[in-house]
Amino acid sequence: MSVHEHSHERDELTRNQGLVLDTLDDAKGPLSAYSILDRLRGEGFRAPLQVYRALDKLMEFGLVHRLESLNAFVACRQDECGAHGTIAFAICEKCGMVAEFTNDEVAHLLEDWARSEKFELAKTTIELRGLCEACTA
Amino acid sequence: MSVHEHSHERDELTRNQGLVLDTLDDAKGPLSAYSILDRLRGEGFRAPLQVYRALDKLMEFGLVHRLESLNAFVACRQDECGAHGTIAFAICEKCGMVAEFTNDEVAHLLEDWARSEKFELAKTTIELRGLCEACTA
DNA sequence: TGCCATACGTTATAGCATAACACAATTGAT
DNA sequence: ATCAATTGTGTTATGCTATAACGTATGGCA
Ligand SMILES: [Zn+2]
Ligand SMILES: [Zn+2]
Ligand SMILES: [Zn+2]
Ligand SMILES: [Zn+2]
Repeated sequence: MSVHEHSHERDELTRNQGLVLDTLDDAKGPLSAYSILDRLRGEGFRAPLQVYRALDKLMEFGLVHRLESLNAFVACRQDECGAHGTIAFAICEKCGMVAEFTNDEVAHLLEDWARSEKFELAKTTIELRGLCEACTA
Repeated sequence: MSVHEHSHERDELTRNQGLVLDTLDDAKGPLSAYSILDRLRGEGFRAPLQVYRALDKLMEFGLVHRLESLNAFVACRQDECGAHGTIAFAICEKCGMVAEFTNDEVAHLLEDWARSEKFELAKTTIELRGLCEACTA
């Protein structure tokens, strides 16, 4: 169990949601929906939809994030994640490590751009690809 | 033909690359690889790889960008796109419009973060989802 | 001419995501 | 307690996205 000071506590989740979240919590890096499925076959999972439906809810609750550039998912590793509208990820292309961080200044600059263009901003995706410190050495 | 003050001129491209770029230039919004394929069947395209290989080169030349959150591709609509390492996109979820823009301040803030974490940054993805001005009215 | 690098064509396969239907469990009135 | 509405579930089938692995063709250049 990792830090989840989110609105939804662990025991408000359904069985499937809990299993999927546990799987992501236990994983060192991001997992695809299908690899989550494979890890949960022992628990009775049979079909991708069981995973996708749980993931949809977990993302809605802010407990899980989707990495667009990877078609994969990670458990949220941050407190107060929801307090900042915009989250960013750094993804190591060698070892798969993912760092989640926020930068309010970046968020504000993008919000300013949106305001100036009258673009009604719903969601912001920021993903940095590269090599983590361990992998550059 | 749109503005392409890039290193690779239109006539340095191979036939397949040219056809794919023309298709993206003509499109109003982003296109998936498969919809590009469908539009080029009349030109003799038969297989996804013909499209993906052309797209890979066009992205390498900076003439085309991939929208990660859409699994789709757009022709670059900016001069001097390559001069700024980091490009951002705003994508209207209703009409599909895509605006490409740069913001050096945002780019620098993210580079600063990477430097402070000793993360060797290779590529930055910034995608804003929401509603364009026309679609909010 | 022979070599190398790049592009191309084709078939097959792998990986990601959702539609549609039926059924069960939960909630929250009346 | 009963009913209706909502939410979660299981299952099958399907569609969309991307690449592997093979062979061939072409063009520049020693
Ligand atoms: Zn988070
Ligand atoms: Zn690494
Ligand atoms: Zn561009
Ligand atoms: Zn719009």
